[in-house]
Amino acid sequence: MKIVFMGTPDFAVPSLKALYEAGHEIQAVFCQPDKPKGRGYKLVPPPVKVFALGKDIPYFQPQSLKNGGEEYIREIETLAPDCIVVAAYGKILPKSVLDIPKFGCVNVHGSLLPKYRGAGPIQWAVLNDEKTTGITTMLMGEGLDTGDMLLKSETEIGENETAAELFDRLADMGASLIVETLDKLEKGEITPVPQNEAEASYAPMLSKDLSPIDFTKSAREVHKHICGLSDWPCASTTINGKRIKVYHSEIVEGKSEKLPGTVVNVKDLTVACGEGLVRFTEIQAEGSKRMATADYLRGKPVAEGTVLGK
RNA sequence: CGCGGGGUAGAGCAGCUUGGUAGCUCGUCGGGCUCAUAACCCGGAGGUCACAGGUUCAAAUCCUGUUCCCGCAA
Repeated sequence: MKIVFMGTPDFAVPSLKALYEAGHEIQAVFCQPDKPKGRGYKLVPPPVKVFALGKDIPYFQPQSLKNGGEEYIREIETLAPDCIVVAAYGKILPKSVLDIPKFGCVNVHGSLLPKYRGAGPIQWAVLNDEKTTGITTMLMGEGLDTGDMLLKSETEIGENETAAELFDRLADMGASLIVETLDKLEKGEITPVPQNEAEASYAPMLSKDLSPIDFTKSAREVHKHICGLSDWPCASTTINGKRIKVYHSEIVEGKSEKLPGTVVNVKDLTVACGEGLVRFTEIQAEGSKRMATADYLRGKPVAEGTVLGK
């Protein structure tokens, strides 16, 4: 098939790569403009663009397809793709674009729709302690992730799995599923299924406001909070007033009557929660790199009775 | 040139202000204690102090440049 691919971050790359390697003709790639990121505001090209550059695929980076994007839309009309595949593109497509391809616009979404529509489906599935999640491919409509569903693929969320780890797995699952979806779509073997609006939920993009850990919650909630925010924006707390990020944790058997946030084991940073105990296993101090908690404690031991977050 | 922290033994850190003997916690190797141990005791190996220049009798330490890593902010 002739395909125009729209996507921006790491999540989209495996899908693009899989389509490319499956023999589809990638006519062009659309992604967000390069953005100043990191220290020094260096202009960073999105991962999808990097891939396109490596394969000599033409790429476009419109600010918008709605206002002032008319020339891009004409470009797509000229290419006349059989299908437009969208994976975490980050922009709304106007109806004039949706109507171009004969097989429509197919979106790869990181949840089992209609649950977790929106920009942060993977993280919220972890945050909410879901047992399973998955990938859904769907025909795009004008609403946000509301289109008719094509195929689904389900997977379990590991007890200690972080959003970042799940992200990588789902990106690969999405890659397989989009190839299968296009294959069956072309053969007419898929019947699109409308989403049940009553079961729909929305998963907004995460923000740093969510970072601070609330130790008055249960150990399980704290643990999932840490997993869901790793590795961005990352759960955080403070040790003796200094901020640390927590990348990995695990729930510890037992309980403590101590004030929530109290370190009950200074050898491995086991912390009392509102109910139960949580142990940090990988953290990062300000100005330092990410490391195993045991490594951190060798250089910066924590005193008995220290309360985190104070 | 957005603001800031950092690079010292295999790991994590202190030492730098006020230049002069390379230090701590852990790991590792050997020995001891023990029914036993991730516990405890004794001993050993292991470091061009990121790189390059400069100042000095003498630089991990002071000055300049380079490079890599990280936090904030976007």
